[in-house]
Amino acid sequence: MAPLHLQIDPHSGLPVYRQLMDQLRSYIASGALKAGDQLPSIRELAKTLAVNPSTVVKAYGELEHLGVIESQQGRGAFVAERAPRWPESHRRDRLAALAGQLALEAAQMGASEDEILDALRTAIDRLARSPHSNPSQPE
Amino acid sequence: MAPLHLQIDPHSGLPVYRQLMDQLRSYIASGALKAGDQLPSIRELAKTLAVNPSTVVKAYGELEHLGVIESQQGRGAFVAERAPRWPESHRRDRLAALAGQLALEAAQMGASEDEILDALRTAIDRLARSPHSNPSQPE
Amino acid sequence: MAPLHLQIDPHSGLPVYRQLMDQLRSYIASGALKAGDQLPSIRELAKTLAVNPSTVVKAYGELEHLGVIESQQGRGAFVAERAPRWPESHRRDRLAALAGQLALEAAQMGASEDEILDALRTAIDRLARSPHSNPSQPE
Amino acid sequence: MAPLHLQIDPHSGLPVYRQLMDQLRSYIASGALKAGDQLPSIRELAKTLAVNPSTVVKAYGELEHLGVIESQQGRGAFVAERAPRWPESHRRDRLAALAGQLALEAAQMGASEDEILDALRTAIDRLARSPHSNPSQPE
DNA sequence: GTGGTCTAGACCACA
DNA sequence: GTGGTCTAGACCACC
Repeated sequence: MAPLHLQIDPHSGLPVYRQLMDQLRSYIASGALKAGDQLPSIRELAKTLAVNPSTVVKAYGELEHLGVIESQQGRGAFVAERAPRWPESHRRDRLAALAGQLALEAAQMGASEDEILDALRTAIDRLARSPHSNPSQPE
Repeated sequence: MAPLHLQIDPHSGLPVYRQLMDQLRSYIASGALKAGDQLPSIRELAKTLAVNPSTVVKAYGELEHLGVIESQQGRGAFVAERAPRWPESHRRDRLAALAGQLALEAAQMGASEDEILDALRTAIDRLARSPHSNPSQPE
Repeated sequence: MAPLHLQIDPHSGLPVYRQLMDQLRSYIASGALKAGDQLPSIRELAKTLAVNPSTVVKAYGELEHLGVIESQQGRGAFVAERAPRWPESHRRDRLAALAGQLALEAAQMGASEDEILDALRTAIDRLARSPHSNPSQPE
Repeated sequence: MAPLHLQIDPHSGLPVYRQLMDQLRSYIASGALKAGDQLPSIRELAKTLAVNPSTVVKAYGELEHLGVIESQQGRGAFVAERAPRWPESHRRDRLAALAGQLALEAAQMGASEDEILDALRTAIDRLARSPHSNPSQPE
């Protein structure tokens, strides 16, 4: 298992458990963590990140609800074998919602369409390569 | 002043004040609300939307903090004369953060790069035409 | 809002948050709690049940994940407007699993088919009438 | 001794020792395993199922506690001669509890009374015929 | 007032 | 060792 360079920023305003979720999902999305891989134990992760174990428990629990990971009593937590199959409609809605949010803020900032699209292409590229960045500040 | 077809959805999970902010910013970004235009009064808006007046106060306050609107004691709130000049660095960061969030979720949903870019183009187009929609559900 | 005669048994072996969930779902299933009804506040419920607020938070959170209730910042928790629509396949699977568990234990106890079916009919009747019982001890 | 087609599913959410217990009880309830029959040794079972031996120890221990099997030092484990006599009251309680759980979940899924009873009849039939299935997923 | 997050601990169940 | 639950507090965000 790779070292998983996770890091949380307590001042970001985003809940810590959310930052954890985002970074782990990012690792999985990029392929750095593959189906069946074991995740760091709750206690270990809590210690290295200097957060409370309950916070990690919450992050893992939410990821399990999303179908991204699976926890097994006494064994550990693992990346789920099959990525959850979102209904096509839900996927389009969610995509449209996030894209709308991006478009709105960008327009408010006076960004051009090209500038926005470039930012997105960059983000997609970065995700495929260096999954341990922390891209989430949608709040 | 345009009729401002605002509407809030208490079930969306997004804070009400945030929905209000997003829609007003959307109107301004699209040009439907222009510099100097007067916004509805807090009491009036609270009544028509059936929300708590303090919620409107918070939304207006945040927008003023962002430099998007200006409140004048006893006269009301107005769209700011000059769109706030975001520092270039902050603008790029914010854009990258939102784009990263979109890219991450899309990747986990199994969406292709083209699919994501299409969603964004659609969102930009829609924003330019019907600014009073409510595209924001990033949570 | 009805008084909601909830009660938890710390010695039942079932997690407290699970007992809470079951009883609330039971109230909702029986119609004693209807769509849109407000649930007791987390703090209030925690006090009357003499459990930690976090435990109630967990119960409410799980119910929200199930789509049974909806929580709104600063307003409270409410019974969801639309009961979640389970996919037909999932519903059959879940029903078969629970029925199998019941059949297995009953067979082991030497219960006759009629005896088992009677128990089930009784349970269905009881559920429709007095929703504040505590039927859950599947562990 | 019959081949005992046991199989455990680490993803089911049910404790492994519980799955083992359920399947063995199922074999006994159906008559495939009769009083006095010898069970597989702990080491052998652990190896074929690829589980931790202590897990099998726990399953056998619980079954012995229930009076379903009997372990004899150095000789192995055997199906108990006399099926344990459950007190009538305990039996009714347990049956009612399981039936209540089934009724509750079914009601919330919108299943009709007939649908629930059909599921139960099917489960009873299936149990009588192919006892080595794994019907238990009450979690 | 409401729910949401987090900490610092404890004990239990499972492999 | 692992994850799961619970307590007794705290502070924040929202209405």
